[in-house]
Amino acid sequence: MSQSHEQPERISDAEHAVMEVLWERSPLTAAEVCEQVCEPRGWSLATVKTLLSRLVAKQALATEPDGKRFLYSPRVARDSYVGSESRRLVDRLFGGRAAPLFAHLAESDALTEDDIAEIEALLKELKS
Amino acid sequence: MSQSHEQPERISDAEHAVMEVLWERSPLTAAEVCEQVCEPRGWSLATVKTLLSRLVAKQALATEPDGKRFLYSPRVARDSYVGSESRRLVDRLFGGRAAPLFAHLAESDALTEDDIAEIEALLKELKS
DNA sequence: CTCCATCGTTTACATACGTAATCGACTACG
DNA sequence: CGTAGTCGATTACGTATGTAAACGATGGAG
Repeated sequence: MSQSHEQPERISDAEHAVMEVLWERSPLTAAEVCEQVCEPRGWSLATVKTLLSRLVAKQALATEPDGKRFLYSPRVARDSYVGSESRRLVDRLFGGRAAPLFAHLAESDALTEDDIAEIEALLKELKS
Repeated sequence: MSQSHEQPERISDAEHAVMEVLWERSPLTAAEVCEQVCEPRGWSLATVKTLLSRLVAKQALATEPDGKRFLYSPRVARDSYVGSESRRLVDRLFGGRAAPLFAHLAESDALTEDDIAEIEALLKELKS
């Protein structure tokens, strides 16, 4: 066979917060990431460092040395992460069908006017 | 003040599989639940027992004595679980907006012809 | 009445996750 | 040159989760 596919390891909730920062802007140092998340989540720099390490271990982040420290950047695209998470949910909860999800969101008023308009536009796209 | 809201405790992946069985049909005994999930997930009865206990602790299941054993039934509706999980995902990944989720599903071919038709119908409903 | 099958409960143990302190290396300042 | 600050790495520790064996009560078969 060959290089074993390494299907992307699962990213946890806390780790996800760190990824978001780096998807927004990268590469960044640990300290810079902390500047973005420590305040809102009430984390210490140490926590961010741990999460960064774990994400590197999970192959979700790449490091590039910059003098004495590292610069971190995403190695998986946000799109692909978001895609797989969405699919995971749709599979688990709706048997892989997207329509029931939509029905749910609609019923629970999770759809704004704008959402509806946008979705309509998307549908029109799809049919063309 | 009062009864503290007890916002529903988080149900794990394995636990969710058990819930699905009971949402499908209930009340059931532990053995009956096992009949439904042990084979496909490769679990032993012991595992199911543990999961059932944890779900009872989490207030997700109710028990009713039946002779020497218990009958288990869901105490939270599937709809409400599905709703909160969906919202969780939309919040985490799409800033609470549902439209981008659709864009994603659409792009990744996660939408079948049928899905599209159904969603169109739902949209029509919403606008009336 | 005795014993076995079966319950639910308790205990177990490895891995993951959240959160962080500590440590050894190195660099920049004095 | 020594020292204080900073870096990534290592270690820590509590809770959650996946998975299950062991235990004690008990009810039904003989």
